Amino acid sequence: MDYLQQIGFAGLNSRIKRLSDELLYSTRDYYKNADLDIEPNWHLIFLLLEEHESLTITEISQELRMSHPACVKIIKKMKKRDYIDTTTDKSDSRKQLLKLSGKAKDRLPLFHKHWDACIETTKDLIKKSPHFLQELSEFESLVSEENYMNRTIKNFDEL
Amino acid sequence: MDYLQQIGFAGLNSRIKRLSDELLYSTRDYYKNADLDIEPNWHLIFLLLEEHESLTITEISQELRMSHPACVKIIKKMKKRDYIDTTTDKSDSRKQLLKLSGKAKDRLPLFHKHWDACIETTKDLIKKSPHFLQELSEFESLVSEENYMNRTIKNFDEL
DNA sequence: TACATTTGCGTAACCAGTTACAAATATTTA
DNA sequence: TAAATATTTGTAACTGGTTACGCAAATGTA
Repeated sequence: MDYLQQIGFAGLNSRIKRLSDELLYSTRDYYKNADLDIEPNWHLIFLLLEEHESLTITEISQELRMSHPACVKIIKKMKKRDYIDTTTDKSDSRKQLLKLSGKAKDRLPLFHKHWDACIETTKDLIKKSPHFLQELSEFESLVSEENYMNRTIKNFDEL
Repeated sequence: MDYLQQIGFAGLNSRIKRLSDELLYSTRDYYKNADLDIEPNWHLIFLLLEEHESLTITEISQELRMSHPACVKIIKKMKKRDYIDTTTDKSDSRKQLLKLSGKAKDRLPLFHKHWDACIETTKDLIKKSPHFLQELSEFESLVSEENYMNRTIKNFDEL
């Protein structure tokens, strides 16, 4: 029996962390196994750039609700592997316009086949959990309304 | 509208990661705000040592389903702050027996009050999600039966 | 008993996120 | 127009996880 499950509510955050890590590392192993030369999370940026033609770091970090330094790191790697080309915005020289490279466009059809397999896996995993997506959304929405810290401060004061 | 939610199954893993990070950082902020001198995850080890009197690194890492180097890091910090005392096992000198220090025992009642507030928060967050715990367990169980990578390899071959 | 294998734990190097700070450019305002 | 403020991007230092490796001690086996 799993200790984190045993302790009920006290273990929930750590279970979510553990699951998230497991999925991340396993996805990385999958890409390595399939010899894909990409990393987890890159697919989000590929998807955004397939939709948008060009985006800046700031726009991507807003879309993904992620800090901009995190995006900078990911983009830096993707550029190093020649999946992204950058040009400076003519009307605002601070902005770097990010676009898919030729190499990226060449490989995206293959990548999509693998991402489709990932989607199948995800579907399998929640096949018997018809409320999971809905209830996860509820969780996300509550946490973004008022963060965990502030909620807990209030709860502590009321105890 | 949140892009990760828009893209459906393709965004699920990243949503779990994002939520897990949000909870982790917010919990750390909570401890800092409450001036508690502890970090997230330590509570799992405190709970285990309240139940067990003494444990080794290996036992803890097995209980928490976490790599032993991760435990070593956490324990090292807890020792540095004098929450844990160690002695070498008399019958097996490789083993370090970990026990709660006097300081830990003194402060645990206060810590528990704060952890109770955390539990209240968690309860609030899933109050409207009656299937969440059950379906999370199902998810964990499926992933531990066969990992995400192997599932995806199979799915790719079948496509 | 001697050698091979396993176990416990520590370290190193890596990955992926965060906050805090800095520098350059744009924009707003006095 | 000049100065203050805001935005964009980048870097540094931190957290918290992983795998890979090494060493010492314990255990199994020939």
